Amino acid sequence: MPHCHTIIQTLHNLGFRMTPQREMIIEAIAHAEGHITAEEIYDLVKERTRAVNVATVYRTLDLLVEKGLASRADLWDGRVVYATSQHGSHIHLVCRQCGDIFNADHMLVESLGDLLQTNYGFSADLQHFSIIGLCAHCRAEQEQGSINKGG
Amino acid sequence: MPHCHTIIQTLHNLGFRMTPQREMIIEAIAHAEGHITAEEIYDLVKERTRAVNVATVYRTLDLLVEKGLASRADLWDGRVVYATSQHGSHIHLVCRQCGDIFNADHMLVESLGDLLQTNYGFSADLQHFSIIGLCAHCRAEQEQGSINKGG
DNA sequence: CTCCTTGCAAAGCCTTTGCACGCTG
DNA sequence: CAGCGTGCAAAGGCTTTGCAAGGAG
Repeated sequence: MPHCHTIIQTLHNLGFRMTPQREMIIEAIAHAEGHITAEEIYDLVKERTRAVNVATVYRTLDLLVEKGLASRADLWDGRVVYATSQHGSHIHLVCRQCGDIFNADHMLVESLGDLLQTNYGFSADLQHFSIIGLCAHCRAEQEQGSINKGG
Repeated sequence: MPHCHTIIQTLHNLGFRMTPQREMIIEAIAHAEGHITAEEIYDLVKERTRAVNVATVYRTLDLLVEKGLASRADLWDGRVVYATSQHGSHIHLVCRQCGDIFNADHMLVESLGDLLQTNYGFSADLQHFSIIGLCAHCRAEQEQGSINKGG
């Protein structure tokens, strides 16, 4: 995946030094399917080397977010996830049952943004935000369960 | 406001004991305009009596949420706010500049819910959730500032 | 009288910070 | 060589927990 190279290059061009730690952290987040926690990144990097520290992960993530190369989203339960900006604007649909995260696409983001702007004059940051609920799968399971109980 | 009595009554009917602490905590959250932090509740109750502890506030809030009498929402910045269920479904619009919280009304909640259900089969819990962005006021200020800078 | 609730303080979780050393450029 | 970036460990904020005493029913 060449995407991480773009990020590394960009940081470099901004005058930041490129260390093995930063490279590996960037690769970890860039390779993630879209959202990943700080701890997951730390674990991924630790698999490759011992020369990394949680503090460095947090510092690098802060840097990426600050430079707009990644974004962070606070899930409803206190979890915080990161994603590279390549993934574009999307909304996290977080299932309260299985904990899975689904992405709602750009169209929805835009229509919601327009609605808020028109009705409330509110300029929403919808890059990465999350809605809690029940995914189709868990919803079906739950109904299945109540049918079994009921009958 | 008789609303708090309903909550107190409901808890009582569920077999929970009614203590002065619980009453005052419930009154505090019920009298809030819609969203209030655990700390704010604690402060409000402390104004009325010394006989209260943060732990009790947290325990009571957990109880209320568990019984569906109140709901909690995690704001984008780690803040957690509570509201009684009387306030109905609404969306918190949180301004990242001034930190203020605005409520978007029911109509918006429903249309968003329908959209997610139709397109993703996702049953969203939209009772109390939050969107970060810039309120009209801060947006105007920001533009004002850039105009002054620019000219 | 029973045992649910409380207060207290300590622990817990995740994240941030200060400092000296090491490495990038 | 200059100074940014790192590891380490301790601190930090908010929330939860264990335990004994107290109060509701």
